[in-house]
Amino acid sequence: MPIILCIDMDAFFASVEQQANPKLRGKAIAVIGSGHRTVITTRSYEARKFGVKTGMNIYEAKKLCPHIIFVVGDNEKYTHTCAELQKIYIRFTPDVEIYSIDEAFLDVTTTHHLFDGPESIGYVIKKEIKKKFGINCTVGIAPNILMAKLASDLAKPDGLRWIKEEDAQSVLHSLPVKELWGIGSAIERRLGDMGIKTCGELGNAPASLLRNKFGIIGETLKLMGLGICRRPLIVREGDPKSIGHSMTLPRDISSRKHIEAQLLKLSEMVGRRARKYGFAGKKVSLTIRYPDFETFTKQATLPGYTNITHEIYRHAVCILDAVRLKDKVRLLGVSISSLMRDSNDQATLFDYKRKEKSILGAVDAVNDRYGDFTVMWASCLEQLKPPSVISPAWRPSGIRNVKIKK
DNA sequence: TCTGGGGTCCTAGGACCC
DNA sequence: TCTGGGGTCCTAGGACCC
Repeated sequence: MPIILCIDMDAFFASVEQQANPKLRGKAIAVIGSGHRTVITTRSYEARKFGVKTGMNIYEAKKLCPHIIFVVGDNEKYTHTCAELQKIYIRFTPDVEIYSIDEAFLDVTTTHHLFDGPESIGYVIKKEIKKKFGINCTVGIAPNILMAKLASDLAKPDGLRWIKEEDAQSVLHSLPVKELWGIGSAIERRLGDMGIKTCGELGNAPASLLRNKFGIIGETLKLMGLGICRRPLIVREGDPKSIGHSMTLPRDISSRKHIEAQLLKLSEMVGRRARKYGFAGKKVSLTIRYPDFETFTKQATLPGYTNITHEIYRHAVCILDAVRLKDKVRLLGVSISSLMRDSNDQATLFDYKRKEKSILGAVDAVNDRYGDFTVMWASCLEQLKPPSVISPAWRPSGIRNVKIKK
């Protein structure tokens, strides 16, 4: 029987900030992005007592908790800490999945006996993280990642819980289905319509009924209700499927010139990241959000692969041309997908010219050294710089380490 | 005084081809 | 008189995650 540990930092960004600035310790704080249209990314446990939630806008949070302190997130701090955490994990097993910036899975099936058992590993890791970074984490232990994650969710904060196989049924019996990793509000609602509210009921539901309602995931849902999960750890990160950036604008805009300038900026962010990690895409997508939050995405397939800023931009504008905007624009997004590796020996496959590539290389080098948008096209110069992006989806390294310097 | 940004996976319908 | 069937590619949108 496998033994999986789920290590989940408690209020990670907020804890890191409280550690970096002693004045914030013990206080209700929330980590946010920059700009007035930002939302709460993480809030300290002190702030949670007042009902402050992730995703809330700052005005709502302030209303619930008038003394809350907002801290603009600093992704460099978090990615650095995350990379350091990884060094601790691999001392106990080589099979580590860094699932997100604040969460990891460790498969200690074959190594736990070297360290006095899985619980002992959990306690050592907790102690070590507390000592080195001053932050708390919660450890879940179970035979698979679904249950390990559940164990850590149930033990939060600063806890450790081991759900053994024989205990799974009693834990799941009256647990709401929404608690399971992978069941969101839509599936919760649909299950509720069928009279299924708890994991116990889900596990007992006929597979045929679930298959009928949910198609291929029906069987998986039943297994989840039984605490069974066959997803293996993903130890080596695969190639990305898409690369994108989006931005809620400081103000809703309608002028074509402004929209295009933003699209150029986003295309540059996308192209630059793609070039940095050696990918090119065959599809370009444009996302638009109106002030009423209606959001849609349109995509176009290109004749060839590209990671050239101006080609991405040109296709984004092309898609825009086909849209009749019904209102001002609140958010714009550009992404590329259907990616392939852009290695030098494949260069002939790409429909761009060597000269253009070398110019972009020079621009990238300057921006890498002096910060994003040091060198930028004239039409962008009058525009605001993008807000500092803050997202728990970052990785400590690799393409998903989205670092946008201010 | 309003609601971020980074992703992945799945489904459904239409076009097109043989 | 009554409209194949399988496969691929493409687009849009929904659901979920941190």
